[in-house]
Amino acid sequence: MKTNYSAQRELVYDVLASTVTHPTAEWVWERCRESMPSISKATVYRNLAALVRSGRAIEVVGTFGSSHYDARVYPHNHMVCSVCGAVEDSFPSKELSLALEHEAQSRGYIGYGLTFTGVCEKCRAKQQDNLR
Amino acid sequence: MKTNYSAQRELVYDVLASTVTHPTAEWVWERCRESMPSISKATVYRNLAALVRSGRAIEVVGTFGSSHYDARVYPHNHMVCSVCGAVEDSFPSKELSLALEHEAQSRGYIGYGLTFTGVCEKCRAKQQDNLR
DNA sequence: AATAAATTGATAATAATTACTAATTTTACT
DNA sequence: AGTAAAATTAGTAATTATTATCAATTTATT
Repeated sequence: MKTNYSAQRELVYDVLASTVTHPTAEWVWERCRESMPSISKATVYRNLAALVRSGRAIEVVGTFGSSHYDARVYPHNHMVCSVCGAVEDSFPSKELSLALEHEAQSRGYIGYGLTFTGVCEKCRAKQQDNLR
Repeated sequence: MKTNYSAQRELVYDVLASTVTHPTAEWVWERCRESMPSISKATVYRNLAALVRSGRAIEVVGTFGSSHYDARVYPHNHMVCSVCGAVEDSFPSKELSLALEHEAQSRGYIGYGLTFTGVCEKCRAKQQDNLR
């Protein structure tokens, strides 16, 4: 068999795969510690990097001060809320999908990351509240 | 008059505007020091942030370990070489431009950053060399 | 079971960025 | 021009994110 496995790596993956929040390494570490208090921060960093290398996770492109990860490795985009900084998935229209694919193909690129900025639902609601 | 000016800010802008390399703060600092040896690294960081805030520069979206800046603020994309890490401008086809604009508009987003990965000309040439 | 290879926890080291502060520069207002 | 207020600076300390190191443990390969 050729699977390199460790309980820590699978835990890191499970934590990442079970959230929709595009967390940082720090956040993943906190969650991992709930079920495996002894897990080291370095191990979380190492395994997030390993998951990205092996294609089981991606790093979200953006202008963050720290890396954000995502276990959904099928093609999709992201939206960063300019108010609270939250990262959400953003699923492209067929039209955009095709245009992106075509651009990458025709130029011999390997891949791409597309991140929108906007205001998330939660922050939009709060803005409404403030106007009342 | 309402322009807040400082020689340092203009120098930071000039250095950024006169390169095509999408540099880091560190790189900009080195270049600035050539003509103004006393300029502080903190000042470069502060002014790059100020330029972004005021719309005279943008921060390139990506998965870098440090921020990369660009004084070309009109809509265009980037390509990061997966071999050497160099960042290049990538100008979208009309088709892609429109699809991106439409997606942002129709969803009420504010903006976006699109970064491709690929292999730059220089590294492609080197790969050729290695095959001979 | 024995050995080699990979991974871990703990922590030191490094890199990037921000915070702080007294001094200087710039602006706004006489 | 003169001066007080506001903004900005250089220098450096502090903070944050990430990587490197290494002995100990776990897993894979005979």
